[in-house]
Amino acid sequence: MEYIKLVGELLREKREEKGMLLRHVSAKLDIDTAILSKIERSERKASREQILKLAEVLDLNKEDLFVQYLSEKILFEIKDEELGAKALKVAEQQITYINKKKNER
Amino acid sequence: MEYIKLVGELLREKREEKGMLLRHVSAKLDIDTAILSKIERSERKASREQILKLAEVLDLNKEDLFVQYLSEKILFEIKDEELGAKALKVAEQQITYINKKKNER
DNA sequence: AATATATTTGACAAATACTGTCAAGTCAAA
DNA sequence: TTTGACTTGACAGTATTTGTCAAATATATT
Repeated sequence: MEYIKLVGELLREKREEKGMLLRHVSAKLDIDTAILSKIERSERKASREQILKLAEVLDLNKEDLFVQYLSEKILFEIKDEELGAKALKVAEQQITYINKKKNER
Repeated sequence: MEYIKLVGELLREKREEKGMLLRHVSAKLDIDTAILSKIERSERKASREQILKLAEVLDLNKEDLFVQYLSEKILFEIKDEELGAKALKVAEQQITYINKKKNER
């Protein structure tokens, strides 16, 4: 299993690659640099809107970034749980079932 | 894929099966009947502690109930998201990776 | 039908978590 | 040693959660 970067790491890498400063990017999101700094270091979670805006500003693939963002939210939910992996499997079965039902309609 | 009951449904079924009233069970949890009523109808989420206590009081398999409870929490997190199923798959890959690393230590 | 009991509902309060600002602090480069 | 970029933590405002209570509704029994 390969290592997958945290959203924050992706954001920082891409920002630096583009030679942008925290202040440049945070201005586009209309937030303080402090918050962006924390997001990049995974000290805070971005909001849905912030992630989508960040993808735009930094030319990151919106879908990929958002999927990784959602995944981290899920993992956060179960991070302290012994039974997290089991719960994930069950959730996947159930979402499959739910989506199947959606298609039937 | 078989239909899997909601935690609330399980709780209500088992409570009724045992001939207990909301008041009997809610007393054991030290909460108002109103809250238990809402939990059983999935209008509110139980806390981790409440779920574990409910398993005890109602003689439900603690692990099964808790896994189902966690699963619902996960699904709630992504319920409005187009990309939820994708995110779940990624989360599963990542938790596998994380747990593998844990075992290496 | 009238009463009694069980459950549901929604308004409210208190506690907790979230989101952002600001100013002071650290760190590295010039 | 000054400058600029980033980090840190205290703080305020807001939103969400968690529970209580009393009134409304539903279900049972007489």
